[in-house]
Amino acid sequence: MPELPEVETVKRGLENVLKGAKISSVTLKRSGLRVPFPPGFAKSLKGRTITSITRRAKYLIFHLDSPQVLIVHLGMSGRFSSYNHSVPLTRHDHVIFTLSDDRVLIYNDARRFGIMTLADSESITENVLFSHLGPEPLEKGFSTAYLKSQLAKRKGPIKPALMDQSLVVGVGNIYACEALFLAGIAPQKPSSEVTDKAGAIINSIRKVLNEAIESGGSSLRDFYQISGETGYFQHHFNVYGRRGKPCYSCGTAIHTIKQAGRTTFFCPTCQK
DNA sequence: CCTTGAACCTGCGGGC
DNA sequence: TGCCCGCAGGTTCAAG
Repeated sequence: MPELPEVETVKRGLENVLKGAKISSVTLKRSGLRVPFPPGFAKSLKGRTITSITRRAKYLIFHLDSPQVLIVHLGMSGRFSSYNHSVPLTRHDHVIFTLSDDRVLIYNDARRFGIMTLADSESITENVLFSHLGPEPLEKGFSTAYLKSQLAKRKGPIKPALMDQSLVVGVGNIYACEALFLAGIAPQKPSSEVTDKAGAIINSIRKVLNEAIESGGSSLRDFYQISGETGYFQHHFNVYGRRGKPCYSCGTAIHTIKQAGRTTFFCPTCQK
């Protein structure tokens, strides 16, 4: 499910529901997701109050009234749902947070590519999950000068480069395709040959991400939308998922190629 | 150093 | 209807 806009949407939904909430118990239905839960995981969270929720890259960070933070990555299929009281569990419900007012937060993840772990809040930037991450795309550190210099030293094509979380975080397969369409750049183009388009690439990335956040954020109402699903499915894409369909701009059929193991969607006429 | 491919795991849709 | 294959929004690790 999640690239930056979906994670941001989930973050906002969770913050509405969970800010100030006290965790009375955590139930684990298995020993881990992509990696095992750390020792004492449930016990460390029990009795803690959630003071705020932030996002770094595609990670959610739950700040607690303790020296540790809860770090969550949704992987491909992770989702949260909240309820006002306990509910019957369903397939792939792996972690159940019961709050002190009897509300329940459930983490469900069919593919279990997600991560849930604890880290010291003091040293979070040195955490192995975060230490290699590049700048946030919506912040000023993602500048034209920075992107230009990064692209200049790369030999591979531009599209996989945009998905590299050490270059810039939060951009996944969908928004890499969409941003390149908007910028009019062919995904196969070598990174080092599009350095003069760095400004346009940045603007395109920011535009597709911001529009997606707005589309998700505008539908934050009840617990279903905490998963970000509604926002995601409401959103319309120019190229992603549209193989063979006519380009909205020129009518040419959208093509696909495989790059670094992922399907790239693009318009061969509009993107040069 | 940089880049690609496979692996992790389950569900779903298309083709036969 | 049912089975098999390919594919899916991510990350990491091994290997070229």
